[in-house]
Amino acid sequence: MILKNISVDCVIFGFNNDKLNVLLWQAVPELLRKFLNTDDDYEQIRVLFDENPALKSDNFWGLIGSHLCAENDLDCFAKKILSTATGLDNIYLKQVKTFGSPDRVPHYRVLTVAYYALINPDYHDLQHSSLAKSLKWFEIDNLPEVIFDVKEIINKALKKLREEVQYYPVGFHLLPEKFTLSQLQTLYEVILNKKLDTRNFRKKIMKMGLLIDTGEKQENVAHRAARLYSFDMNIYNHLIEEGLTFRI
Amino acid sequence: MILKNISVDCVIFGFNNDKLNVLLWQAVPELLRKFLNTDDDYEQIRVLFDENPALKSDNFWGLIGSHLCAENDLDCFAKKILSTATGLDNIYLKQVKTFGSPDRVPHYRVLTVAYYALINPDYHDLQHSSLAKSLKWFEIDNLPEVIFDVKEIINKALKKLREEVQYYPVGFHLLPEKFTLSQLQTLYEVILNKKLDTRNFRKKIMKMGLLIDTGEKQENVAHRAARLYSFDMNIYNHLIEEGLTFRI
DNA sequence: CCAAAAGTGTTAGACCTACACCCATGA
DNA sequence: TCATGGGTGTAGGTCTAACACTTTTGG
Repeated sequence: MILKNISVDCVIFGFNNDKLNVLLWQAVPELLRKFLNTDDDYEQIRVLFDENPALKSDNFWGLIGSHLCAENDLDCFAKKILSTATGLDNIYLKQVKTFGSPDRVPHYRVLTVAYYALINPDYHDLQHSSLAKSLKWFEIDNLPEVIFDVKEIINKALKKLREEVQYYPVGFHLLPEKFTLSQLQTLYEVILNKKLDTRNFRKKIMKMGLLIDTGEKQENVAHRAARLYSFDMNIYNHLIEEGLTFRI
Repeated sequence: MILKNISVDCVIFGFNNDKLNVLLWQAVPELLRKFLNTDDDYEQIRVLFDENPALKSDNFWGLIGSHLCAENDLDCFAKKILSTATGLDNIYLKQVKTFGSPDRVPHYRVLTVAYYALINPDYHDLQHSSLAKSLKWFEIDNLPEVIFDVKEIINKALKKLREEVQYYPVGFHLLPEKFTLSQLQTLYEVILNKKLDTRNFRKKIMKMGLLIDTGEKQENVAHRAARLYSFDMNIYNHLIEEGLTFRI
């Protein structure tokens, strides 16, 4: 059984072409079926779609999400949505907020529990996703027409990301396994929407002690090749435990 | 109509006798009625209580809250709970998180949207509350037996309070209108659960420019009388707008 | 005059910001 | 050899942490 009054939506951020992107889709019941457990669930979803014509528009995009199945844990259901959408497990995922204005969705009352997730779209090819055909990346400051209060939800998630990224080294989730310091700096600049001083940025990052020099370098670049670093998950987990020690 | 799958609970913090306290109650349907809109709502609540014997125990305490009425905005409903419980409007109130394990409440599935609030119990006499007889303050590290996952919710709210208090001058909401710097320091020490250096604390606080010297002093104290300060709401609102400028 | 809390400054070290040039690479 | 981005150090100012004594008040 699905809970008609509760949906779970994921704001999936990606870092692509030096831009911060959000993954959206145009939901149809057949695809939502992949999040659900039973044929009954699917039947309920179809009824909801019939009740709410806004969901059927071709011109509006929405967050990837679904009504919650009664037997699923909230966090696990968000993970399930995410792994179904991206084909990836173990993605950084965090609850943002629950949205609950009475008129945010027409025709029936629904609260949306919003999560945000960070992935690297270059590294993780979404063609493997079973939803691939309905998914699309959009630049954060060039969003399409969206349904309901999706823009508000994205803005809130972005605000939360901006806060988190300053105190927790969260941004690493958006990069490939091996990356250059310039990529990392650009990522921070894009998320925070401001220029950072290269020398100071490097000092701060190196002081954290989170980076492992892989010994490798970029290849085939028309300039001095940059070192490639990877990211020490053990030290990261320690830092997360201890909390706010770090500030960009 | 009430939404059977959604409840809204408030973790109400108070600062009393130099301790951080939480306001709990033992809910009964007749009192919950005050949060609700219609007799039908009340009837539904009574059914839920009958279905769930845990709610009727005399030995367990719970957070002040209720199932959400379908026609009410989520934030407004939390405010309504709070003002009914305390008799006070314009209280600092913030969403913490939504709790959604499937087994957190026996017999039926319910997600709880938790809020936290800060009030000053010396200053605001809860005897005026229409729930007064069922309410009780408990010290944060001396909680009674609580129902369901209330302890987890309180801990999460406390963690959030600890984070917020370091970057936003939120703690002021817990003090009377006029207070001494020692009271403020004790409040921070209690919330953060660590000693602070008096001279450094005073420097930081004064640098914020949030305090107005009322010109008054304590009276009838067996030691040098301390100055009484009040708290400049205008500057506070500016600081909140601009965000993270301040760190204890 | 005693007990109890209020109130106050300085110093050393850490950290932050601002800033400009040489290096390595492929085309 | 040129264009491009990679990579580095320092100085001045600000912020932080650690620390001890005098003042005021009521009993």
